[in-house]
Amino acid sequence: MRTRIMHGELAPGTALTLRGLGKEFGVSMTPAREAIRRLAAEGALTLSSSGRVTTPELTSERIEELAALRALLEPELSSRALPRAHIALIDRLQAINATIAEAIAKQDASAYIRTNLEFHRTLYLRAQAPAMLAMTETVWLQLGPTMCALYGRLRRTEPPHNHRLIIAALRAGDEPSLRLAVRTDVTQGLKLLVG
Amino acid sequence: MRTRIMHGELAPGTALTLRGLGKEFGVSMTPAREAIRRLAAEGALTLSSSGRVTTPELTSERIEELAALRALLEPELSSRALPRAHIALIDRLQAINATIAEAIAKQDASAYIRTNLEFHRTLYLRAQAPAMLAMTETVWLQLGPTMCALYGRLRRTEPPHNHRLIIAALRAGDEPSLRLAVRTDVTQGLKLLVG
DNA sequence: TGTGCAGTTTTGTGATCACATGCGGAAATG
DNA sequence: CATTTCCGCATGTGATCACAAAACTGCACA
Repeated sequence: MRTRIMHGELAPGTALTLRGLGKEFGVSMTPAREAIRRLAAEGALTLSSSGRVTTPELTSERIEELAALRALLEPELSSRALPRAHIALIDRLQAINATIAEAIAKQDASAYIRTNLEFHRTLYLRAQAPAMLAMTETVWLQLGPTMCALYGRLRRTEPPHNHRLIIAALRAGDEPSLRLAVRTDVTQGLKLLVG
Repeated sequence: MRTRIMHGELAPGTALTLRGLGKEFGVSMTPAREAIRRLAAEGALTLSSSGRVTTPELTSERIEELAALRALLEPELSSRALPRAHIALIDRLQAINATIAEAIAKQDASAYIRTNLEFHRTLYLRAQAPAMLAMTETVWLQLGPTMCALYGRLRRTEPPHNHRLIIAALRAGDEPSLRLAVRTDVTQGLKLLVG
């Protein structure tokens, strides 16, 4: 439902109200509350004392920690996906990559983030590791609002170079390069944010 | 509230009912539902189609995946805790270790699991990495019921040898040994379960 | 003009209710 | 005796309400 909202189209620090969200989606307070609390349980929302709920404003240390988690999880996922990556998957990744280039050309931050995550998710789905993927998506969710805010600020122009490295490593079946490419893609993107 | 219940004193496959849980804890359906859904969001409970909720019965692959997650996250946490591990922490870990030995002697599976996790959590708290720790605890939560069931079956007699290795590595400030010890502690324990 | 206080409004929480759905048992039929 | 069907009940879902607490607004006073 509003996992969409969290995927990067909500500025950090935004205050959410149960009744407001309920009215926005045409439902009552109860389902809205439940959705909110689920997202809060995953760390995608911070509920302040007295239950007030906002999108989190992450500190630099928190961003670095989440980046470390991505750098830990995603190379592992890509490794597990590698033996199962056939040609159709690589083609699909390349198509997504083209869409990413479009989003960059249009300076559409939200579309960029969304498509970028789609690239990673498409690859990791092949890993057949649902728990690990779910955990990674939780990290993405937590980073969502700040990524939105920061990518909106800085004007990226470079095409997804790392993604091409990833595809090349997949083609070659080269696991170490793949892990390295994924790792640098993740850390480099987030280093821009915190720097 | 019933995070306690999940920490290893509920057999996998148990069916939970909202009204039952509400009556058990003296509250109405609404908070019970909310708690249930939060736990389900973390993967600690599976809600079947039509919302029926049970504790999950994990497949072997799922257990291996969760074990891989522990093997990925926990060495990292211990590494981060290492520079901050002063003598008081090590003493505390040793005290917890003694409690673990007691639990083993008494064949108290639930106490064993609880104290074992306390050992790890005490160490990882020093890592100052709340998101990573939260993620690790989510994994523990998902493993809770099956760990309960399987540890109840097999009669462990060996004292926590790996924990002593961990403490020794902490004392020596030896990071590679620490990572290895943590990793073997995690994987060995779970290899017993799935084997 | 800044600060403290009080009233009002907004917001979260928990309870209860009405409804839809799915599961279980019982009975009827082959 | 097995299988199928149907009815009833238990259960989850969403809505609404009453209450409490927190925040905001406006005003008065220093």
